Amino acid sequence: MATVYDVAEKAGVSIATVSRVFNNNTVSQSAREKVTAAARSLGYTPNLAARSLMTKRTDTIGVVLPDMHGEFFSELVRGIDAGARRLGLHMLVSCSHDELNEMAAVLSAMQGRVDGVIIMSPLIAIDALEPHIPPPLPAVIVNGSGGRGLYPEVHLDNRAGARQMMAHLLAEGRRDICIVSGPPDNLDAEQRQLGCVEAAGHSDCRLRTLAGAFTEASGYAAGVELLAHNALPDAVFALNDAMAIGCLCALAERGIAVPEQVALAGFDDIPLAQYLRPSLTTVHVPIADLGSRSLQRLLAILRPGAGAATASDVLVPELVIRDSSRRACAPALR
Amino acid sequence: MATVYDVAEKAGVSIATVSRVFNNNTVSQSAREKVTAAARSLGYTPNLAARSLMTKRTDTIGVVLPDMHGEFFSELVRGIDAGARRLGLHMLVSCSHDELNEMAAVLSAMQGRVDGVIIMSPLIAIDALEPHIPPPLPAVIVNGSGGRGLYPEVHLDNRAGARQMMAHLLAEGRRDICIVSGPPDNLDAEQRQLGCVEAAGHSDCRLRTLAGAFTEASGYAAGVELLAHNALPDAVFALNDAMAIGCLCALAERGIAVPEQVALAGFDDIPLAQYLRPSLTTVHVPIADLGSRSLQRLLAILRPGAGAATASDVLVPELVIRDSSRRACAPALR
DNA sequence: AGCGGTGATGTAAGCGCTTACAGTATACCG
DNA sequence: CGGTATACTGTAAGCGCTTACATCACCGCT
Repeated sequence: MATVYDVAEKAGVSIATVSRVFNNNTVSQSAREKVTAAARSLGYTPNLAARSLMTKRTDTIGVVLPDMHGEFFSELVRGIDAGARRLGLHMLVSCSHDELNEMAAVLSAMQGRVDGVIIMSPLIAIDALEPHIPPPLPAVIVNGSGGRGLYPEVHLDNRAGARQMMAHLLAEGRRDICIVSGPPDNLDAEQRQLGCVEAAGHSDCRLRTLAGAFTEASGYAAGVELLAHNALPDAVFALNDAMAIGCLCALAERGIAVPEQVALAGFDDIPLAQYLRPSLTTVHVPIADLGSRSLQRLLAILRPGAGAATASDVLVPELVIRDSSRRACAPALR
Repeated sequence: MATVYDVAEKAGVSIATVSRVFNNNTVSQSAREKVTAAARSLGYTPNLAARSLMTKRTDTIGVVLPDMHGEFFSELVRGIDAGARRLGLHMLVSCSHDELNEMAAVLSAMQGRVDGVIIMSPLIAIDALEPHIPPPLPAVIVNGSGGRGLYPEVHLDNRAGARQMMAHLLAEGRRDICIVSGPPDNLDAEQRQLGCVEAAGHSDCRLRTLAGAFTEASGYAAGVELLAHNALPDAVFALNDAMAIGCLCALAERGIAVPEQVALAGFDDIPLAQYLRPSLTTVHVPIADLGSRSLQRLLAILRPGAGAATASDVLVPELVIRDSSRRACAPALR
């Protein structure tokens, strides 16, 4: 591989000039041309390790995810990637499997490879995590809880979303509502559940809960259980779409009409939701926004001053009413 | 940040010994302990840029994807990540938006940041791409076509999958089959279509094609068109699951019974497929395997000798028969 | 006692780059 | 024409690390 020395020699200038050309510093037009030509003919590319040794920057940001399963994470990464591209940043991605040790390992391995990290960890409480974030590493936390303000956080307002959905179901006259919950200790799940309880508290409805795990299979199981006990509620609110789909499947198999006999609602608004039969009422989560927003926050740390300060760190999801929860309306052909 | 010098001083040894401790070279037990203790107390972490400047390695591999949309890519990345973790490798991810210039930009930017790349590019023909891969960069190509053998390739046998599905539909007695195709120039789409045509050629069935784009919306549109012309086929084979779902939605809205009136089949076997009503017959694509297999190939280049040579680079998908294509059987309760 | 072998350690030379500093050439001023 | 601001350019130091080579202590052997 060619180095600055080779290029400098071929162009008849000093290595400093070569370096300046590649760093957009003041160089005469003629020198710039000579260097560019020499570099091209030698196939020269600056050695990034050497550069980063001098500059202390890597132009790379790390993304630590609990897992890579499902559309949620790909959307999040997409949101981050889109922003990163524009800024000339790269993206180092790792999964921690929601395991504290792995998380710590991933973070320490990222140390020195990235200028900062975006951490998503719905399962591990932040205060358990914080000691494992290498101190010099700028970090932003997405949808975590329990932080002590050491790191900026970006949140999705799960509670508000759940409250909206409950309000909708109640407005439709549903009074016996069954929630299919998320995995234990999962922050999103907890917050959504909390929102439900809050909303129910202000009303005269009956609320029960069935255990779920954010997977289609657990939603299916919940649906089966519902039917086994022969105590069909007015409405089922699965705390994410995957479970809603599983549940819908179980109900359909037993010939239960949705929404006529039971209303069904999900949370997330995955792209498929509108193509189910009946189309699924859900809460739209702006996932990619969550990603780009956290990138913005991180950038505000990395390049102080340069960034337009972010207004808010809480993204509010939006209720999307579709057929699965509508009270006895004509089966619209959309 | 502490350096080898700080650690060496504190431990009362030379920098070489410190370095050796962190590279698992021969060091006396006592020295190792002193160094480890000193490093811990100083919070020392080796500077990776400096290390990589010496070793010419980054312990990072690049992954270039056309886009991040949908479960396909997250699964692929998951497969790669899983393998990479075990080997102590990191993963730099970028999207090219299926655009040749972006692809070239991404690849040249990865130069020096990674030890090798895995490129997935169903839209861009490899021979157009090859000139843009920096020569010193080891690369493996996933599901591309038209390569001249310069780079190892890992393929999914789309044709075989499509043939299997056609054989199944024919065996079920379907004779008027409509294919919903993929986006133009998409390699996977082309191969699947080719498989269909091959299979149909050996039979007496009628085959027609409707344009699709691998999205739910395009599948829905195809379903609508099918009904508009009042010429319902025996079976619809959507070349991916997303379109099958869209199509199912359109059919259901118009009250067409699946599989009684029309059989429906997809391709990919996304996790949801089994939770649709009716559950979707499809072709199972081992996406994560595709990822880990390509990582294996890359590794065979990066660490010659160390790798168990890969048997084959062609992964064969597997037919998964579910309710949406079964001829008049009892509606099983699974 | 002397010798070669062995294993642990230190010394020092870079890896390829950026950048402070100094130097040179040119322009512009009074 | 001296002085000084301006615009480039070159020299050289050093970023933090790995590693070839030299050194040294120590062992068992003849």
